[in-house]
Amino acid sequence: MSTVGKALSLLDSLSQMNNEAGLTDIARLCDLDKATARRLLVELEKHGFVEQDLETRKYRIGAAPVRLARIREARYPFLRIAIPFVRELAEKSEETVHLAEFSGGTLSTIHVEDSPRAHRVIVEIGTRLPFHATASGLAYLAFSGKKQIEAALSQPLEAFTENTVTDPAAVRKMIDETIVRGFSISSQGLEVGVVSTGAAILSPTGQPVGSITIAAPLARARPATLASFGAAVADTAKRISEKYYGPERPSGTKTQTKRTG
Amino acid sequence: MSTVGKALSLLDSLSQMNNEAGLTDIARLCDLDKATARRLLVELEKHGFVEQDLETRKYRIGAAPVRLARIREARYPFLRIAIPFVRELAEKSEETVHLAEFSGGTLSTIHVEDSPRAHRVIVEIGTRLPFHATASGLAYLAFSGKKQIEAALSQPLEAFTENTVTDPAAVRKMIDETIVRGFSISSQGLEVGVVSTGAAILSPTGQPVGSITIAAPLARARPATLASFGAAVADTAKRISEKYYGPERPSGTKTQTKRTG
DNA sequence: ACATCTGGTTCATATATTGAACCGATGCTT
DNA sequence: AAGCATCGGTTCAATATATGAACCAGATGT
Repeated sequence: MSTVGKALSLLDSLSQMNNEAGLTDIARLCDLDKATARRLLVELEKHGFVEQDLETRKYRIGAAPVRLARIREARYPFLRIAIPFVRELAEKSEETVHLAEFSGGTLSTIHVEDSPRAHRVIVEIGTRLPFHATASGLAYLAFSGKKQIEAALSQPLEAFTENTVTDPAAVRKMIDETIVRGFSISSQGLEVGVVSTGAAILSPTGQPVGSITIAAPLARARPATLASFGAAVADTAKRISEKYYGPERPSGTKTQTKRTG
Repeated sequence: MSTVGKALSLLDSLSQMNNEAGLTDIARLCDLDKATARRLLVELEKHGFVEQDLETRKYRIGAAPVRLARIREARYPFLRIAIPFVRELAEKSEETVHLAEFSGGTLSTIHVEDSPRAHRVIVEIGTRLPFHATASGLAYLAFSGKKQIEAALSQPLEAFTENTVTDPAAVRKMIDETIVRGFSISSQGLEVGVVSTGAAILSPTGQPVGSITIAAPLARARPATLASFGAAVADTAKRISEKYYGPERPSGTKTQTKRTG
């Protein structure tokens, strides 16, 4: 793997480590030598992508991504457009709703609106959403090309709970059902006691760019409720797409982007 | 320079190129071979840091930084805390106010609130703010260590306008005045017809982490106005710092970060 | 039809990356 | 308090990786 690949993977790992970690931990998690990890960290630090706390000597994500993100959002305001819809859906459903975006081969949460209820599902920003084990992932795959599905299902499917579907054929069936229904369902695929319904947000070319998902405690997930949630996420996903790619941003209407997953 | 350094510099350059550029332009601007630039871009793309438009073949900043930025903001909500103050100052002053953050050796704009007036200063998000030529930069330097000032003034100081102060001794004097006044003034240092007053946002250790600046058209920049703007930015900067590092986030109170400038 | 741009690729050469062993400091255990 | 196990960080010979001039093929403009 190229050095910059390692550096970017390191950054990615760091972002999933309680956002603060020591050199040894980082090296172990990224499967790098301590010396290598350090050189990469120093380099990333020079450019503001990581920061080191001088007291604890731990490393964390730096401020540089904030700048880049602001620049991107200024031109491709995915969050600005989508967040109001996520909020609306959270209010309407009274459950936690989260928004995910595909980038760098994985789907990750980029925004969460919490359920107003006391008993609710907590989703962390930055969480990776495995394709086979989450409603977000299934919805995403359902609208991806065959190649992408193939790629996602050809690697070993981790079991996160006892309910995680790890048989590729069974996952494929869930994807087919998602296509028919227009939304996906994942029951306790990633977390016990959580049922999610998700829908893909599509670009005008039909490529999925992300997903929106309602995550509810199992206790409240009655079939009729799930069906109404499903219809709501599917509708919301469509409205986000229309607003994001709509006439307000004609320049972006036809852009499509390479796949990297 | 290390390969990852080159990749990150490339990313940085790309962020300042109307956010969309072709391979040849990128290679030229980053002073890299076309082949090298391409390999770096491909690698960055794999991880979602850049995207290539399949129609135009141009490259732009990808979605990965958005994810990282969200993670950082969830823990270090600099923008969330600071933006309301920036907005308030923009309303009060009726001028364009921008917020900058130091990272990766440079100070860059991360948020802008426009003046409500028709004749106003436009500041782009992501703009680099040279230390010697901007109120933001001078304010930042004024509260930096001697080493940092030394480093900033030892390299050639570019003249952006006929008014840019490029004599290190003169800049040093401006810095001293800033310390006495509590805020900085830069008259047409970066852009003709623009006068700015800025103040540094300090961490509890006294280290500057960013700056807040009012940018006004020269026509409205009367001495008395500048003085009141100066007092206002200095006050606002202090309030941002207090809120950001205050009792609400005790864990961050004592953190300090290495300098990389 | 020609010239000159693109974006993208190749492969021998040169250069940057690697990692086991090492250091000094800190903290835990006996 | 002595010993042990960490930690973050460094060194340097061995090695894998990055580099770039020359090269396509296609698009655009003259």
